[in-house]
Amino acid sequence: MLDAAAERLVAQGYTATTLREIAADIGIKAGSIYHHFESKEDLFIEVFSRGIEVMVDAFVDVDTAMSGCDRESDRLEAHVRAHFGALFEHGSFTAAHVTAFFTAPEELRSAIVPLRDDYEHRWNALLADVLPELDSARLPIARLFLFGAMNTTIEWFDLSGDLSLDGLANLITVQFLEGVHALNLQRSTR
Amino acid sequence: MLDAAAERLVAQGYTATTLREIAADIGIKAGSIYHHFESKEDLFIEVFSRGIEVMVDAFVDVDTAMSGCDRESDRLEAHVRAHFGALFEHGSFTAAHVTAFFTAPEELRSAIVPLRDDYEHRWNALLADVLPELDSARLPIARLFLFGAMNTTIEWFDLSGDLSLDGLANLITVQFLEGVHALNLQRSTR
DNA sequence: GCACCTACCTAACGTTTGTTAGGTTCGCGA
DNA sequence: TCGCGAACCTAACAAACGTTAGGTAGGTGC
Repeated sequence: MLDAAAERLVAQGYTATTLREIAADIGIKAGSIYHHFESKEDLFIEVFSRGIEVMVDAFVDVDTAMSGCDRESDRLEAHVRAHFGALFEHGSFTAAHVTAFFTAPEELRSAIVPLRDDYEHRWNALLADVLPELDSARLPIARLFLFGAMNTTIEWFDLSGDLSLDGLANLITVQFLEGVHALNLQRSTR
Repeated sequence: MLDAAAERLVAQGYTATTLREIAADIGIKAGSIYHHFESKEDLFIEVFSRGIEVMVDAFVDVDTAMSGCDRESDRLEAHVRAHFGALFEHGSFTAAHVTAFFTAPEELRSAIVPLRDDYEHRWNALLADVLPELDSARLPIARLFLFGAMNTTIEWFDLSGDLSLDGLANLITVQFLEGVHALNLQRSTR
């Protein structure tokens, strides 16, 4: 049922997704949803929360698996790959979050924001590790550029195409890393 | 009236934006909208189209203004700046397009896609000029990364903050350009 | 066998939505 | 002065929405 809700969210956004559709998808009636959730808002809070959970879990997994890695660029690439994994390989929760979060009413969003912040802080810490020379004021901006590039891949990336998720992760990591390096070079030689 | 519709689109998405709200914003009644447009879909087709028009106009302006420029990186940065201008400085049409396009019904989207394609082709041609060494298969991907990073700035960039649009455009251009250069280096020395 | 709980259903409620038909007001051109 | 069209209004329509009250089937524990 949460899966069905997430898939509808990806395809249609918050307001256009009706409880009757979700119910029909799993073979029950709309009223029955209220036995499991108090409201539409409640149901989608759960969906969005799981979307972040999937991302955070993937992040933590990489953190422990890569604890002994000394090449920082490999660490970053592994995290990017994990983020893509959450987006494309672990159900529709994360995809739903990324595409539909801003179509949800504000009351719902404010209940989710703390969880989002947690994930963003992890990334800030990671980038501060990988790019110690980067100005701390520029760090969130660099992260937002990276997130923008990564998250919009759901709108165009084709899992069954020539390029794999590994390849995609490598492309964007190298491009991002060297781009930021060049940025520092430009500033310090100015 | 189109302005009001665009602003509502940015704030609420397609389905959550009602004709009664738009009408109230400009001081008329909902039924009166049908004197100007045949349907809700028709109205928003116009809004989305103008969103692309603004972008294309800005692009063309830069193209003519920069025709005598031999530094390719300056040309790219000017185009990036123009894209940000369309997003933040020329009404809400482009912002509405970027944020709400995917929340619109498919019939509406398919009417707009040709216009989108036109804008994307211009960018592909530009990037092929600026980055002649870039693999033509990688070119659309690089463009999509760039678009992703640029377009998601509406979700976080603060016009009244420390960073100006000029500064933002410079940051992302340098980062993108050097990132792609590094990508080619990596591939050719492998 | 009885009580109870979970999971679902039916049937409706009040509200809001896009949309329409018919009427009013106002200004411009002949 | 007359006619006409543009711009707007009122009032309602059918459909769809989230939500609720009350009822039913089946399984579990005692």
